[in-house]
Amino acid sequence: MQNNGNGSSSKIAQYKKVQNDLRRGIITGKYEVGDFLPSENELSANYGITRMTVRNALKNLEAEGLIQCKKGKGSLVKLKRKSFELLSIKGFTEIMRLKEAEIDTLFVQHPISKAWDDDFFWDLNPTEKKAGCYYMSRVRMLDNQPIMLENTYLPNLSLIGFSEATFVNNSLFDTLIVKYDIEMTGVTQKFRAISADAGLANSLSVQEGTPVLEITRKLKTNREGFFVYSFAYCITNEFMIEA
Amino acid sequence: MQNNGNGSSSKIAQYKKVQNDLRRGIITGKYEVGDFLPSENELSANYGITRMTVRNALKNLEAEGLIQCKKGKGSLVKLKRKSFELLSIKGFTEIMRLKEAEIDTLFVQHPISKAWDDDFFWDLNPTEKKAGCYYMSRVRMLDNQPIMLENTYLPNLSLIGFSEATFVNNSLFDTLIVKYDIEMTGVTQKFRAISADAGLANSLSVQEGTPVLEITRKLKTNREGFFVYSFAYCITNEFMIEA
DNA sequence: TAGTGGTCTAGACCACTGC
DNA sequence: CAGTGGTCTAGACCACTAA
Repeated sequence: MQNNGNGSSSKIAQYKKVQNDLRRGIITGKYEVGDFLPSENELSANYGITRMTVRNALKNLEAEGLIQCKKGKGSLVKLKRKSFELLSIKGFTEIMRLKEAEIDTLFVQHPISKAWDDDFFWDLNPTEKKAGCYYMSRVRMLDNQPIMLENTYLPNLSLIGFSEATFVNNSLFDTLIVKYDIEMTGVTQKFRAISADAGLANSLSVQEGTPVLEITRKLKTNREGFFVYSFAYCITNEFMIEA
Repeated sequence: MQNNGNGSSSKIAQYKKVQNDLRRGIITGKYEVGDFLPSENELSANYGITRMTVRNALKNLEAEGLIQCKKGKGSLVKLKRKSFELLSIKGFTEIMRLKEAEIDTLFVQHPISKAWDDDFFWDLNPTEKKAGCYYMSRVRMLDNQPIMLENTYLPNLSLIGFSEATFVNNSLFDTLIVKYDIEMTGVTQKFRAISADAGLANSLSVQEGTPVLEITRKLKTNREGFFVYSFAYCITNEFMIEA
């Protein structure tokens, strides 16, 4: 065989097969972060294909963020992380930065099932609208000092037992992916600086009129039409929010 | 010549030249959104290179989001900017949203060459530090009302003629990519809500003490070790900032 | 020096689009 | 049908890395 132009036997492109095999290997831990994948020559020999075809697979994996190809060395396994899954609190000084680990989350309102507010900020599709939502309210504390109030809404769609669920790693996102296979894939976020009104001032233990950072987010998921909505209010006197 | 393995004559890869040419053509309007680029066969004939080499350029442009390759048709110009290339101003109402096009940019300080401030917010690498920087200050206006003050710093590295350069499309990012082949590839951004001090209040025509959204950004580029730094201050009474 | 990824050639057959 | 992009081959030389 001197040429098959793909599609001769298996219908699926050969580079795609290599790509899928390697991706599966990375995610399942066959290749760990910091490892190098087999070299292009090895792969082309193993699969009985040209180096160019192997390279097609590798360049795609690099674009996915799973590996980094290094000239003269090899293809390094990286395993990307999505940056928008959390609002990270950054202190102004190194000392404050070290305190990140001590941030604590406190439920003001455990998840409850309810109807959507009539004046809900985001436009809802009919399916979401009809389903109603789960609502929860949490405060992030640092040294017993509240620094962020976050109100979260999820459509009540196939979230069986959500309100009773124990949070995995004390994290909404970890819970959604582990218990419901719902993964965040993108975000639209809007920012404002506002003055704390009486209610907000009380929740965050600051004076009325203090400038507060408002972050309004709509998170896209791997489930079509399923979005997570979040409204966060942050005191940024001593911290910045990385988003 | 049956093979040159690149680098024989010009030192810059041929696919890179094609890629830069096409990108420049798209951004400057030679190829408009909705147009098709010349076919792979045309390009390979015009440049005197293989179709595989042309394809390398096209796949990269597709990854950049500038084109979409369609089997049986051609390479469609899309010109989708990276979302972090601009801080988008969103009105609270549909009417305000329509006004987006009327946003105007006004230079408070045209690009000047200077040394970095001693207390510059971000850590600078030695190369940046030694090179000094270009600094500029711009105000975004809507209906003659200032809504955002943005101070931008770029390291003075291989930016020949930058301060005299006319901005392409009145855009810093378009200028960098068209004139210097510098493309933004990522961003780290931090947010705060602060009170307007006297200077800021004056620049933005608001009362002292008004809540102002501060956005501090470090933009990564395709040039190793070359970052663009931006400090933006936004009035968010009537608008939100999407970032 | 041997091995790796980066670039490139000069062909080929395929699936898809539009006339 | 001709033209397009998608996939693939079997080579090649290069720059870089590490022993």
